[in-house]
Amino acid sequence: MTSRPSRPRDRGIPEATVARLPLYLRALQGLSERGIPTVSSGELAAATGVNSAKLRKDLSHLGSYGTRGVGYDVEYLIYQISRELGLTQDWSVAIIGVGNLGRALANYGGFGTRGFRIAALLDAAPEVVGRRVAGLTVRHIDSLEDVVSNEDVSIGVIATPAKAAQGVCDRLIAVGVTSILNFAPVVLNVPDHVDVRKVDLSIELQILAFHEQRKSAGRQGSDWVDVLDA
Amino acid sequence: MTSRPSRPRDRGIPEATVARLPLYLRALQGLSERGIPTVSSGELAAATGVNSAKLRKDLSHLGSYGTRGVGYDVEYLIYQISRELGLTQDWSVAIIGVGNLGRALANYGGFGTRGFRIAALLDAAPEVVGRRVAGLTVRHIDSLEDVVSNEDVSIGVIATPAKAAQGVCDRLIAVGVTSILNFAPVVLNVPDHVDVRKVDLSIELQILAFHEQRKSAGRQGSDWVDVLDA
DNA sequence: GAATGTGAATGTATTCACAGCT
DNA sequence: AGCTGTGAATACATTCACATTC
Repeated sequence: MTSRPSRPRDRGIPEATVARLPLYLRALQGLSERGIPTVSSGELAAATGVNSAKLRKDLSHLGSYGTRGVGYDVEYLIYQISRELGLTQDWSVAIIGVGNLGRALANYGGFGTRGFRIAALLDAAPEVVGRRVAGLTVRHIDSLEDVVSNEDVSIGVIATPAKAAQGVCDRLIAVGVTSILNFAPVVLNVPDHVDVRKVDLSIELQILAFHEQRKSAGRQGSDWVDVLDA
Repeated sequence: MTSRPSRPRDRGIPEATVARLPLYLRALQGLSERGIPTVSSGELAAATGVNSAKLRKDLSHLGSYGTRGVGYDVEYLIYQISRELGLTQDWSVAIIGVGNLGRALANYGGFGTRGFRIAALLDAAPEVVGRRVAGLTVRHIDSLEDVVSNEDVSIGVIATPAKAAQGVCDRLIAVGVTSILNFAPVVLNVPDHVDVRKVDLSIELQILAFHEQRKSAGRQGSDWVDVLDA
């Protein structure tokens, strides 16, 4: 359908592709720093650990930015991916919860590869509020609504204890935040128009444990379980 | 194939299922604490934000542990999922890199829901080595090989700067570690038998930015890009 | 009646393999 | 000759819908 001739790209990039674009971007930035002008799908695939056909298909969703027989222009591709990811503008981020993790996040210097700026740090604990962390003064959680409006925060990072997370999440959504990165080990309840991504240490460890167990259980590998069940 | 009558489960649980089991487990533990004895797929699905048919299919990969017309026994299911994930044994974890993030990880009290124990903290910086963090004395990275052997470490957590990550990774693998959780923003090169999972703040933010951009660009939504390209 | 477990249908992602451009 | 871009084939994952069991 829609056989319009110069239709450079399709809206609706597959989610799996979106998740890999930042990876390509980082690798390309490395190449750029080393002054390398062009790269083939094979090389970029090797640098990012993906299959080269997959990489080409991913890039083809953005448009036709390669040159057959040559490869991709590094700078041009950096620009195109950055634009697609929305990194040509700056996004303001608020970090809620300034415990160990919140501090670690705030101090994570190369905050993304630019494109993001920490607009505020918020916490509820009196002994933390007012402290300076990563060049910012920690503000009280009660000013969340003000901060989001005034600083035009579009991404909220939740680094609170599990119990506080849903409440913070609700408040963020109520003031119009629609993108949330959640480090608290809870499933957040949000309306459809809100995107939540979660980072969960214990889930990652458990997935690793699953595979580790498989590896160590290589011996007879099938029936000891039946015994337990019997 | 293999129509053996009482074959309780199939080895080879889909990866997508494995990634959700920890979620179910956490929700079940919550129910357990509240003294709730049984749960239906619908209830558990609601608590974890998944579709109930998906949940049932996931659980069916472990075996047939539900009761039609009733639901699942909470305690029994906790046990079965724990066992499947390998949480009935304890796994020793070494954290390499004791900067802000490493400290945050070390202090993350509920380290998983048990099943994991931090066996060692390692760092290269003289000003960190010897310090006590989260009840452990930080050891020098040179003792990595000793620590892994003596403490029987099976999971390595890399929380070093990007430059150091591949080197640390290689050393872990050389002493037999086959499960790695990587927080450094680099693609680690590892042999096939090693599992790596990565947690990458800037990738998560970029994925959110992509969707955020889509949401804010709702107006004409198709052709302004062509103008730029022309 | 209520809820599981699962074939069948659908949707999404990866990989192959090669036509087409430079 | 080399490498992209992409249909076709395959693999994986989700969802539907219902027969089966308690």
